[in-house]
Amino acid sequence: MLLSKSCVYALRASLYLASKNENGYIPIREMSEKLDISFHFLTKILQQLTSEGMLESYKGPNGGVRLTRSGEEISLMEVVLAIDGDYMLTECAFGLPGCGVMKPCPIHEKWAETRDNIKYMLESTSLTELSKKGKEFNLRMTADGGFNDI
Amino acid sequence: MLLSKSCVYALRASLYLASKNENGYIPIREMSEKLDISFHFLTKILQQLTSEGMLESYKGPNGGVRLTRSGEEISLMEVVLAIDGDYMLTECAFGLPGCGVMKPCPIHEKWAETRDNIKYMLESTSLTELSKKGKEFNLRMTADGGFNDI
DNA sequence: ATGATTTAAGAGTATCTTATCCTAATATAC
DNA sequence: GTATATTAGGATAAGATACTCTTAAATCAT
Ligand code: FES
Ligand code: FES
Repeated sequence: MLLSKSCVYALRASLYLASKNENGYIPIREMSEKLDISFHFLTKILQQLTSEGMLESYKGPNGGVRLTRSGEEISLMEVVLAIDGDYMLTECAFGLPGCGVMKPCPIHEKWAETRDNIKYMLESTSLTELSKKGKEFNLRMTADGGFNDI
Repeated sequence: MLLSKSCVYALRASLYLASKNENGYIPIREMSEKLDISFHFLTKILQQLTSEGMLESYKGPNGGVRLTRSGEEISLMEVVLAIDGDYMLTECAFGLPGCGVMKPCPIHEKWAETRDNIKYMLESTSLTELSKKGKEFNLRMTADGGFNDI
């Protein structure tokens, strides 16, 4: 799989936050229920995003998490880097050490091109862009629910 | 990671076989040593390729495995499908069920494009193409060894 | 102050992937 | 036939990823 499951959960949750253009904090419990993701697991993942500075959190009643910047400024890449790291973008497709530094492997040229393509897609897509599209076409965020159910 | 480790081992081994344009069987032990892959693990992986019909095997002295068709006709995609299945090419990037069948998720459009790109790269690259390039430029197949060491 | 709500943090469990080991089964060479 | 080389296949272990549970800390409402 391209992205880890944790990373996908992080993306869906970030998208959820970006779609709420309120300024308040959103409880993780609410997100976990709407997005159908285990509450405790999601909590851990969002803690990572918080410690990376992408989210800020607040405890107690009316607490929760929110984006530190506008969803317009946050790319999917930022979320992926925070959770999965840059592994996908720097490692050799053959698993050999030092891609781009040492002598390339036979698949390097082709892989570098494909990788750039993936990279560009993640970098050029913002949370707001997906959120807008989701709202407009009522795209689904869960196994069966549409965007406007959340 | 895009491809599983098993799949990467399978690709490297297939490439090794394609680079030997002899008609005889190549022992797995030889491959495992040259490519620096655990013998027993590699054996299991190649058994899968054999049962998929991509390789044929022969037991006993002078036994081993060989490609059933010319390396020219075998694409990287074929190896990937045999080991990792079509998961990467059919599943939703958000992990939701029924990508392409049910209502799309917000990232579907972008992901489908990226996925097509990956697919095209794997389909349009043959074992022989990489093998030729590997020989010509002495590209590396192991952590430190060049193609012409194998 | 007390109790309710919510995130933080860490330990514990399950499941999947990767790797190792051992025993068969098959083929060759002598 | 006996010894040797080699793949086939199952059982098990180690490691990583995914998930669960419990307790602590912060904040608010009364
Ligand atoms: S060295 Fe293998 S992909 Fe770059
Ligand atoms: S439905 Fe999510 S990528 Fe196709």
